[in-house]
Amino acid sequence: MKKLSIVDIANHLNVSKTTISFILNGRAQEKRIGKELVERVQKFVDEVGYKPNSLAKSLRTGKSNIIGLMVEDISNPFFAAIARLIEDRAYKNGYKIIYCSTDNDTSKTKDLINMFRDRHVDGYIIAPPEGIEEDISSLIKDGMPVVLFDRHLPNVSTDYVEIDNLFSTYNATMHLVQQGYKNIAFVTFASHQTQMQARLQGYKDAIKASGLRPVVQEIVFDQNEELIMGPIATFLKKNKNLDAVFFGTNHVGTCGLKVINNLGLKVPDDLALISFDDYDVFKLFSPPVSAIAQPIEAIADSVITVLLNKLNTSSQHISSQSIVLKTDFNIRGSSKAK
Amino acid sequence: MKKLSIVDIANHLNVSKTTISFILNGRAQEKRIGKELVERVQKFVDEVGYKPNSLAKSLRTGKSNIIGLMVEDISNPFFAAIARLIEDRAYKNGYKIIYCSTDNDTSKTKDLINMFRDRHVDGYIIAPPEGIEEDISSLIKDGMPVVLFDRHLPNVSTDYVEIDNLFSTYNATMHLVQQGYKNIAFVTFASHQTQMQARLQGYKDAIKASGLRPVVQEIVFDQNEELIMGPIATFLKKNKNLDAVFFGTNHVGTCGLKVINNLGLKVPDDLALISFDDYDVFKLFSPPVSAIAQPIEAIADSVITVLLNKLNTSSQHISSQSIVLKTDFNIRGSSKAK
DNA sequence: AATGCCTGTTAAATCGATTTATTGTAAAGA
DNA sequence: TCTTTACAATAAATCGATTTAACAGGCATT
Repeated sequence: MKKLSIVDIANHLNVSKTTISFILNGRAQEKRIGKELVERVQKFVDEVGYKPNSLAKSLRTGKSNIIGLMVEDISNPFFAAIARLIEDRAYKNGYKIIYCSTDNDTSKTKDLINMFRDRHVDGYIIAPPEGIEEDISSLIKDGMPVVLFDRHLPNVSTDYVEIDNLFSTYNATMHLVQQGYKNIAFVTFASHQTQMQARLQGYKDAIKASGLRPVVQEIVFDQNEELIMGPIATFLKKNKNLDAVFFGTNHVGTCGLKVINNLGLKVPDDLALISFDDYDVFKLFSPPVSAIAQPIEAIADSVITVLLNKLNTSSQHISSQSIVLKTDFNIRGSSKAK
Repeated sequence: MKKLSIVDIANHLNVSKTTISFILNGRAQEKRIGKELVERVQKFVDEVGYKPNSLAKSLRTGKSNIIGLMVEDISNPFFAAIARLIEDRAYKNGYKIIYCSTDNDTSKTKDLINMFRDRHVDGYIIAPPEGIEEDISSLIKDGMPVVLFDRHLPNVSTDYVEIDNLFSTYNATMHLVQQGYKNIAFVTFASHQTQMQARLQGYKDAIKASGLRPVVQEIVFDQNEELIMGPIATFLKKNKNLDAVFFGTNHVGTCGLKVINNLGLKVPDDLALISFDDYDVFKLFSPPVSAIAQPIEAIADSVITVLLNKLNTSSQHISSQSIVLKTDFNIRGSSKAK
């Protein structure tokens, strides 16, 4: 029993496929097709469970009902959670998701964009790596709906959804200062991406405002955790005078905790801690680690809302929309007063 | 500048589109098309960067170069990691991935299978929920390559990749017994899935072989963590005589740790712990939690290898293949001798 | 009676590729 | 000279839908 096509239906009912198509697409009234015929077709279609071939449909209409989602790394819990929520929201609105991980690799990302384009995805949700400005611009120029998230591209005017990175780190750093910490380091991945720069700036601003000395350590990202932990360990060993460390991402934070465990440092007596992104590991560490929690649901909701908006309006008028969301600062034992 | 189609190319070069198609699909020699013409076409195609519309291609050929991947929940670190690796391997072999989360929801899964089918995916990788036997069988009957993983369906003969669940829990339980623990509980999600049943059985076998009394607590899964932690807390409070707990999945394990933290229990003095699945949270807990680590890379590799095999051979002969992989038992402080 | 206007339906074009069947030539063989 | 054969390339059918343009019949208008 192979799949039926619209022609099979048409033949079986002795009606033209045009009529079937009109009825199935809810244009029966508009096309004034007889009630009795509509019912007859409807009934038969239900009976045999006919579903139009969406490839053919996409080919003809140019729409695919698919959204392309590009995250940095789907195995990172932050992106996994976001992807999950976006997937849900998308399904509820009749869209499917094709996703992939960019690894922050520009050329891989270019390939992926081409693939999405080739597959006629209706819209793009992207956490963009550096150096991808041109490709994004060209997407937009060709009228494709694009929403960036987690970060944006300063020279490209697109819709994007972000959190208030600068204020988040500023605020959390100030908390450390108020608790009496004086030698506060910021450990993060080396990156020019907007969210990382903003986080760093928030830290620097707070340190400056407090008349302290900034200590920044940038780590080169690597798949291999050892190569992240190594530099962190070296850094901590060299700077014995530190009394607090602020980790700029959940990944650095997790690796940092492992290092601290290995070195046998006491938290917060030897070293106070704060990490960006909240996450089971931080809650369950002893003492639990203070962390900046991103409003994951709100991010996913905003992203989808903005994208659906663009998909549903011809959107010639709206130029671009940026949404900046607040974070929650969860204060825990790791940053208790000195 | 809209996209070029094969007709545009053909017109521009004054050649028929058939010829273009033959050349682009590497059938120039077979079709004895003149060298000089082949070069001319090749050059022009490269120049304008023409890429065939893959929708049209799929419509005609029935192939899509897309693999459908259905995990239980992409935000679960185990599935996220697997998905990530599968994605990588698939890309390297020219396949893209469409993924989605089943939530172990049978009717959602049915919908998703239909959607994949409708999109003409070339192959399926599925962590199947219960009750989906018929749909999987019908996929297979229609000649679709299907590989299950993490669990299998007893009454359906498919290829699948699993770990040795029974031995893993048996072995780890025995470890607890050898360390002198006498009242060992097994806390897990209520489920009839093969992997969960096998894990439970491994525990029971070990307990029986040691002449101890099994204590099993099944938790009903819920998205809301509170509703998982609640029953665990109740259970632990009721069974004060327990000296060790074995958590059947990473999710139960994480929730269990939170409960233990909340109750202020000392590990391993009040309670020894082991969890299925290894994971940062377990490594960083104090004391670090002993855990059964699944060989994630090997699983992903096996899944992809089996699937590619099925995709590349007409595979009339091979009936089905099942791969069972070994786990690693990482012993840590949480299960030190009594 | 010719014209226009509904009404209900459909034939045919289209989307952009692949694949089958066919054509036209030139050289080789009978 | 006439038929084969090999070679090069193409016209047309096909995949399964949507959409445009057309058509036939009935009624009202002028």
